[in-house]
Amino acid sequence: MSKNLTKRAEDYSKWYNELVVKADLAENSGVRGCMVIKPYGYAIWEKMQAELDRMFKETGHSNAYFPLFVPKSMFEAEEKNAEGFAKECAIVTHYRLKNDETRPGKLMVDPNAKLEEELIVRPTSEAIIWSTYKNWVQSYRDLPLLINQWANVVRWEMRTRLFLRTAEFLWQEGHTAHATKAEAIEESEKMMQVYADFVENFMAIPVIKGLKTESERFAGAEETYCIEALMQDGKALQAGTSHFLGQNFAKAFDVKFASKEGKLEHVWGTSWGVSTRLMGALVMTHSDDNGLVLPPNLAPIQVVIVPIFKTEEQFEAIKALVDSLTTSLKQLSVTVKFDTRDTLSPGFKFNEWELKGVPVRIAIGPKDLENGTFEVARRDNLTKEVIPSEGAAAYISELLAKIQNDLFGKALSFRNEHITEVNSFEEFKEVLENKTGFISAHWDGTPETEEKIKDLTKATIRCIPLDRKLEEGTCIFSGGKSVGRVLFAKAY
RNA sequence: CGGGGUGUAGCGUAGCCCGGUUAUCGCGCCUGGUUUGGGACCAGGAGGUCGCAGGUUCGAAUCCUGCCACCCCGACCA
Repeated sequence: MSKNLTKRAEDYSKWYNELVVKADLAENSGVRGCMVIKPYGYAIWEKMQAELDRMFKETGHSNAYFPLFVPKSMFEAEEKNAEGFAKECAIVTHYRLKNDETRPGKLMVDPNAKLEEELIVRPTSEAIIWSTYKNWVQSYRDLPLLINQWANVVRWEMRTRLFLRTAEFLWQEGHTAHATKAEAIEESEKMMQVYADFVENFMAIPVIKGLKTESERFAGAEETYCIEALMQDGKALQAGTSHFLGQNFAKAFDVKFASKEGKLEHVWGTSWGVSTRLMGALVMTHSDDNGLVLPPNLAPIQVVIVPIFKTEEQFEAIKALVDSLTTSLKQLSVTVKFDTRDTLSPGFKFNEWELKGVPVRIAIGPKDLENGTFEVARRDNLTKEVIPSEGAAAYISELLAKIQNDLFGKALSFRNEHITEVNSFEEFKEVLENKTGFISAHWDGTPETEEKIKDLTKATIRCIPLDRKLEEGTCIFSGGKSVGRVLFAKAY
């Protein structure tokens, strides 16, 4: 196994493969870029889901579920959205197979079972959800409609990348309808904030909140809010988006309501989503050459206990200690794993749990039995210390909080060190090539300049930060007027 | 769809240019024994349509043709 892991996404996929997913499908399937999420990886996703779900409900949202298949006519109703996704849709055209007469034991598509209308496998659910909302909204009293869906979607990307851009992925998509423009904007900003809180506090990944430029905006949206994170290799990753849809979908699907004043008006919409891509962000933000590093809040196992023993008596003595420690830890809501496998050496287990990113490891052996101590090792900075067994549970619980905090701090310093202000295009190219990371620069606000910079450097405008200083400046590329700096980066 | 590369055991690979005994090595797996505070050691063992199909040849993992899949770069991408 590679010990010389660099920080590129392709290399991280080695860890993905070992630990979290298996990306290969059946041979000759022709389906590329799908992933099998293994139990350990799925446990992380479940933790993310639970926390997000709690936050959504706290902000007044309910879960619902809509169909996987979207009739083509429904899909094309919102033209910009349909056009934006048209090139990456999987399409169902038939509903039956039959025996292939020419090849015994093989099946073929039954040409007589052609669907009258093709079904699109949802790449996103705006179309089917808004066509449903039409029947759910009549009066201002039906608003706001605040709904979230946990689902899988399929996007037939020309090129896939494990976790970051898979053909099928799991996500949540919120779809809301409001009586006023202001309320819808407020909702999209609120959900961006929810995402930022979740990613920063729960995943320990610092993000920059901002607005997408017109060319990076979601197809069919009036405004796209985003949170952008920086990976260890200096590339940016869009971690979540929240869209203000204006009345585009309401008009396309004819969703109208009677206002208090008795006027018939189109509703205002938002949609927002985060996906399993966040798990990629997790790996690429915190992991190191020894494997995964999981923040305590997301670790399926927060503490692993490795016993070191030679005799049955020693094991029994250790077990008694561990049982008591485990009970105390569980009372503090710490998840503990006691690794009792007797066919593996302690050294092997140490490495294995490090590979899996368990935040805290406790070793208990004869020395500790004698001295009344535990050896406690931190995954994040690989330090070890010996602590008295008395009061250990409380100590470890605090240590977990500290690790969570330190991980965020470390990622934040890295991110901040990789935001560079530049004032010329020469400088821009130099920083992009050598230092990498975000580049804060003046831009004239035109899609043309953005496009040219992208063509020349592959860097895109990741976002217009919400908290940016408004200051007069000159565009680094065109020399035109600028009202403030935007963030450029090469992105995944 | 363009450019480049790869395909040999569960994983990673040698061999291919220059055809020739039983296809190499490591990890993992199984059995027995000794081990166990940072990936243990010894001995034995199982495991292969050499991506698929066809061709050349006395003989093909190796040469030729076609196909398939995957990876990287591009195009593409909330």
